[in-house]
Parts: sequence; C-alpha cells; structure tokens
Amino acid sequence: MHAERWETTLGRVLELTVLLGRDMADSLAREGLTESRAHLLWRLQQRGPCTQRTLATDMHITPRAITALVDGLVATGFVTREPHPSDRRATLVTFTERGRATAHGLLDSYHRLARQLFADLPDDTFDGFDAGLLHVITRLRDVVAAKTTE
Amino acid sequence: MHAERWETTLGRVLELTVLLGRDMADSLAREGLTESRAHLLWRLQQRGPCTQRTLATDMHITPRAITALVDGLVATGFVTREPHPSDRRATLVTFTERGRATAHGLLDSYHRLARQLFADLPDDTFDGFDAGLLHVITRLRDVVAAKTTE
DNA sequence: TATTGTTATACTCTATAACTATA
DNA sequence: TATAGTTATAGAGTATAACAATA
Repeated sequence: MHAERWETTLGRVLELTVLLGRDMADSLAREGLTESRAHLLWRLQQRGPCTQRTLATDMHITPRAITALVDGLVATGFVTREPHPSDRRATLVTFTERGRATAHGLLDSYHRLARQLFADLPDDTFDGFDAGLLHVITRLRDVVAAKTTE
Repeated sequence: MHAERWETTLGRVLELTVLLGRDMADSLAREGLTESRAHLLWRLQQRGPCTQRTLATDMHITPRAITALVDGLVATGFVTREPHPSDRRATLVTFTERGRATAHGLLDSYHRLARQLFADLPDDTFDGFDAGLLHVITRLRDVVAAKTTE
C-alpha cells in the first residue's frame, strides 16, 4: 500500500463531505431552513419537546446560540416556545404543525438519499465501504482524543 | 440488502463529516486560521499568486467574500496584495513567508492524517472503501445534477 | 460597455459576559 | 447559591447591490 493511494482516498472523503454539505444545504434552503436550524429540528424530533438547555448540551453549542436558532425557527413558524410545566425559568421548544411536517420530510429525504447512494452498489462493495467507514471513524476518534489529551 | 443498512451507513458518513470537520477546525484554530481562510491558502498553494476574481470563481464564493477573507489573511500576516503587472484593476494575492510555511504545514497535516486513517487498514478493506467512495461520489453528483436541471 | 475590487448593508452562526427571574 | 434563558457585544462568513477605477 502506497501513501499516494491514502492521500487520493482522503481527497475523495473530503470531496464527499463537500458534495454532501452542498446538497443538504440546497435541499434545506428550499424548505426555508439552514443546516443549523435543521439540526435543531432533527434533535427535537428525536427527543420530543425539550428545554433550550437540553438542546444546547445535545448540539454542543452555547445557550446563546440556541436562543438565536429558536428565535429564527419561531419567526419562520417551525416551533413555538411553551411554558415548562414545573419550572417557570425554562421553556419547552415544541413543533408547530408545519415544523412536525417538515421534520418528517427531512426524514424522508434522508431515506431517499440513502437509497440513491447505495441501492445499486454490489453487496461486497457496500460491505467493504461500510467496514472501511467504521475503521476510519474509529481512527478519527483516536486522533481527536489524542489531541484533547495533549 | 435492506434499507436499514443503507441508513445506518449514511449515518456513519454523516458522523465522519462531523468528526472530520471538528478535527480540521481545531487544528486550523491552533494555526490562527479558520476553515474558509485555510481553503483560500490551499487554493493559493495550488495556483500560485492569482487575482481575487480567480479565487472567487475557484472557491465558488462571491468577490465580496474574497475581499473579506483576504482582508483577514492580510491582517494576520499570511498573504499580501501585490499589484497585477498588466491590469491595474486587479491585485495578486501572494503568500508571505509565514503564509507559505503554514500552507506547507497544512499539506503535512494532510499527509499525516491520511496515514493515521488508512495505514493499518487491511488492503482489501481499503480497496472496498475506496471503490464504495467512488461510487457514492458519482451517485451524489448525479443527484445534484438532477436537482439543478429541475 | 465590461470587469475588478471596493463600500454599504444585511443575515446567519457562534462565543463570552453580564443580567433577570426562578429554583 | 445555582440554573434557564435573555440582552449586550463581538467576530466570522456569506449575499446582493451600488460604485470607482480601469480595460
């Protein structure tokens, strides 16, 4: 195995991230969403109504950033701020009908994309791809962990 | 092949992009760079000194955004604006010594990362991963092209 | 008239710090 | 005293539009 092949392949990984990022940003823009706001809707769908603090911890961004994202999503009609039943400091971020429908649409798009990318891939190639992905993700976690320790 | 596997694997692809993005942003911050500014340095290294217009076309962002990025890179000492020898409207964005050294450093980091991710991957797994990547990138280009045509 | 890069203006994402209301 | 969310302030990236200098 030669280093040139590794570098070519890493180049492909980077190209994939760029293409995927552009495609997702484009699709989201058609729904009136940005990547950050869609991320919030995604988390909200998985957790159900929750406090902004929960979302901040979940999404690894500050409470201030959540306030800004929720402001935008409220203004565009995807979510509402509801009072927390037992803690009057907190708010429960909650889907509007439109928000719920949009989140379902995002899930559909995700399924459709998975099919488009993988449906016509031979089984053994798919397996190799998946195995390689797992390996690379593990390595990457090690790299990140090593840096954090430094 | 079941749809669930496609979705799990797409999830891994997304996780990879997130991890890679975080790792790169962290490394760049240590050099006093952002991803956008590093992208500009990367293109500059591949093309040599060039006009802002060229960079704008190259990086798929507006001339205004290039002005902002170059302003930042000039202020932090990575590049200078030099007069264009034959067109007095244009400027040639050019590396400083520090800029050139940093760009070389980025290239080194790239090589090192490729080695860290792939060096201990069995040859056949690597081949499967690479083949899958190629396929997925091709599919993704089709998807993007289909949307643009719409 | 077309092009290069700028200024003017605006929106989004994010961060830190100070503050209010509540626990 | 600690926590939830806000306001204040700041910096980065990007976009469109109007403009100056030059081609």
